[in-house]
Amino acid sequence: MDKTYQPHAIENQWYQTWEEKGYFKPNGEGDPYCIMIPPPNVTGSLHMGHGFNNAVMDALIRYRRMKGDDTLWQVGTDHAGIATQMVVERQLAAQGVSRHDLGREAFLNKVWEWKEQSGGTITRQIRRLGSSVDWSRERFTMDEGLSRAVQEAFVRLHDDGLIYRGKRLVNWDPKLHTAISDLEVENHDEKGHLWHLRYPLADGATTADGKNYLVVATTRPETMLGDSAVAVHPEDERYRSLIGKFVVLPLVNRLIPIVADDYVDREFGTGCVKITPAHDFNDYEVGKRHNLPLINVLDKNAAILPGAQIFNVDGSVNAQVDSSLPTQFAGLDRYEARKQIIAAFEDVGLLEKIDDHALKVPRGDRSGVVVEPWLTDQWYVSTKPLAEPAIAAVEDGRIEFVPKQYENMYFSWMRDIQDWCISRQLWWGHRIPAWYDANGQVYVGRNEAEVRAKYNLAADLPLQQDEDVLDTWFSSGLWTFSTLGWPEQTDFLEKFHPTDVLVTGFDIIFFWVARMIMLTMHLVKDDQGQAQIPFKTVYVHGLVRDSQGQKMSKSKGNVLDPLDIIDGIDLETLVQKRTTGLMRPQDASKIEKQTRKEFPDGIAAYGTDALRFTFCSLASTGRDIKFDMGRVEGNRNFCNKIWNATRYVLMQCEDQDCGQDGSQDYELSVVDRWIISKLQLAEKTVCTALDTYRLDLAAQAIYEFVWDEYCSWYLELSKPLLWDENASAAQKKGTRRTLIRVLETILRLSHPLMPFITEEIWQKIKPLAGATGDTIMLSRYPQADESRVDKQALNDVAWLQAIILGVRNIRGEMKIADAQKIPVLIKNGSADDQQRLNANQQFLRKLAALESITWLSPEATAPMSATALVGQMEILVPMAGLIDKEAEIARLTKESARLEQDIAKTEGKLANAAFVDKAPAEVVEKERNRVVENKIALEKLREQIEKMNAL
RNA sequence: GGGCGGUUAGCUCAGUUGGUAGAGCAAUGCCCUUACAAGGCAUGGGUCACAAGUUCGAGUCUUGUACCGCCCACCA
Repeated sequence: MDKTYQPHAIENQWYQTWEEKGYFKPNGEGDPYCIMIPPPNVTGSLHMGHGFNNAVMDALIRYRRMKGDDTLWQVGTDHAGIATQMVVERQLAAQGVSRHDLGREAFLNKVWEWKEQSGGTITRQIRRLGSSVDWSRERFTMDEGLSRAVQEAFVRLHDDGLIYRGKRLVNWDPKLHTAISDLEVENHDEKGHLWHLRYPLADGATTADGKNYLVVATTRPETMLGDSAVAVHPEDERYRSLIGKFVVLPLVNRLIPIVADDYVDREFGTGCVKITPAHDFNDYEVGKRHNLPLINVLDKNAAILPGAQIFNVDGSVNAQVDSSLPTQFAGLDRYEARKQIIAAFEDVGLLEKIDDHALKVPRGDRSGVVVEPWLTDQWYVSTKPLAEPAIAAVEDGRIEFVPKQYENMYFSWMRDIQDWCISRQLWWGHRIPAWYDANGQVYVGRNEAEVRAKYNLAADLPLQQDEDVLDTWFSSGLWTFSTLGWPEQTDFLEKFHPTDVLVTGFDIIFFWVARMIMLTMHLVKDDQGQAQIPFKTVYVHGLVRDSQGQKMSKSKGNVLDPLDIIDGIDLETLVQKRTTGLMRPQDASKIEKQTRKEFPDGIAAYGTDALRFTFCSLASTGRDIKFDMGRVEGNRNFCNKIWNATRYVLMQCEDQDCGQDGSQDYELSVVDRWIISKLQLAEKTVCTALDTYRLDLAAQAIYEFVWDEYCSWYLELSKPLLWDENASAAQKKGTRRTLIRVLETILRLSHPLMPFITEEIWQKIKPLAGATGDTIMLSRYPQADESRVDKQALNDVAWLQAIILGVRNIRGEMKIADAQKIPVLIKNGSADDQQRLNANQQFLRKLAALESITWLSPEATAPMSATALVGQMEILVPMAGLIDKEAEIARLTKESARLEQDIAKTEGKLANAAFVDKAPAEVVEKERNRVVENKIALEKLREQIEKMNAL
């Protein structure tokens, strides 16, 4: 074996073997256990969040597989409508071509081409991460089967009255020219202005304070072209008399009414609000209440009336909306129009003032531009009826969130859910299965033929399919069952649905989790016709952030590719990777500087297992992860530790009798029984942690057991046993057997978190450990056996350790090199101590590097020594030539100060009558013993200090 | 404006039902000891954000405050 662990030498080979042999597939035996991968964007590449997500899922699935469950980890990718279309459009734009130049069909061919070309990146990455997904069942949201499921779901929901087409205000993205759902709008605080505009009163009316105009305050002055009213609060004394009167809309010179509506907040601004029903969600509602005009200019059949939409698809001012509109603004971009409209107000003396104002600006999450409320026909899912059972499923515990607090987030959103706009004016996606006749009558069905039959349409009636596609999340929402073959009643659907756990970040609870629950419960029924849930548990993990706690994003230039941590990357390549393809190329120099500072030597190659173990150990619930490269390095070292422990074990066991034949002629020493006991405890901790989704605790328990107990203590303790010429063959065999079998168990215990190194080593040692089977992947997961916990051995070794630590402390403080063997005297020991000493001398000699151990009778006089205490027993290291008097006094003084402090504290507690009265007897007893023991120890230390001083 | 989470060693984080605070990294000192210098041994370092309360006893439970972060919401 190499002297250090070389992950690259083994990872690819093992993954290939596993995959070829079909180990990832369900084997048809045991209880079904299923996890659905959150499908990544087929044309994207995996980031750290995916790496984390995959590490968690693979740990869970490998754990359950080894426990004997019939596991299915369903893999696949998402077509990611907007994101993918944007990428391809950007590529075309670089060649000066727009999608409209190509036309729909040619454009879609381009996207498919890109999908084919790019799709391998993701799947290659998933393989490199070691994820044990069933590749034979890989799906894509736009493949034939899933498209059929989408169609089926749409038609059924429509026929059930849960999908409808409606004309209403939607969030319009003027850059992407499509509607988006509420969730795709991000509201950010931005600095803006509040413009105070004067609207002259008509018919000579005046305000209470004698002005002949009203002042409206607005953050969006350019929308005034579409104003159809001014609203005041019904009980606002300042304006009460004006309700029902009119103002003249400046620049447009149209009369608009003053209406009363308690939507208006009297305290804010001037208490007068301009109402633009076609361009603001609130105003839309006000407009409906007051029958204010509101007409969509895109609707060719509609009359052009005041209040119509004043913007075009791209947010420029609509020239044709209304012949009364001043023509000088036509065609201007909305922000240019704003400037000119303000200037025009100023020209006519109607601009009262401009205040600075902080406001929430709604931006499209993909395009980043300010979205425009816009009136169009769109398809909607009626969510209220779907939400009800979906809420109940979480309330009654059929679906459980881990950690629990996310249920509140889910409830609060679901209880106030708005209808979901599912149509998108894109080309890449599932085309909506709806057809129109020349009169705009809509027919929904699985295909044109079905539509004609279903609605009794003449064969020659011209029908036109809806141009729009569905929101990507509509198909994602079917993921748990569409991938299993729905709408067919397949065996897989029968067996694996509902799935067991969904592992995901909190950022997509609304986008994905909530919608999956709603859609699944409506569309999928069990044998009794009851609604099926998509999954029993939702394990919600945090976001992976950079070392500064910043969200990772391409534009910040702080993204890390998990593969670069696995394979390593040099600085120049990393800089190049981070600075190419930026949305804002001007950020490049800043990103370069920052990257060079954070990774002056690039990133070392740490291997998959180190990365995965790090993800797991950072996976505590309910908080984000600040990714720390130091942890990866530490865990790479941990892999190396296991590797080298194996080298040692093999040196001891190879070509030796380790009981691999199952023979019983071996003896277990106290340390053998000790490590076996500790192993049971570790197994229990790890299993409990995995069962409760505490991968961090599982990782910690494994780390501590392997490094601190197995390596630091047991391997060292095994040396005096195996190297003892007087030890019997049975004893040596017992130790070799324990060495190799505990190691083999460690590998199985760690496999879900570190699949590669454990398989590699397991294959090397399995014959010696008497293990069988072709792969560790399918071997049995260790299970704690309480009957193998040997209390006596635990106590004996704790005693040993205390002595060794005492001597080492003297050694360390006195700077005695380990190479120098020292004599030790033992005084004041009990009969038990003496017996233990006799039985365990060899261990003490080796681990404390002792030259001799001498048992002193209580009467014997000892030479001047440095002292360590183990209970009543004194461990003495004679000072002659080794130890400096002052240093020893200092050491003893430090120790006694510590004891004094402890005694004072404990005595204070015991002096409190209330404590003695009310605390449980055993707690009081413990404190009493503590004082007694510490006092004896302190007394000894003081005597020792006195003796030193007398020298 | 509501709701949630966080605040523990220089850094990143654990801390189970209240019983004297732990790990990794970093630091310091000594060691190339025959598994491992990606290592060994030892050491230092924390009024658990602040305040009050409950309790014999609070990092842990209650209330409030501060700061940080997130989610939701119609204040033009």
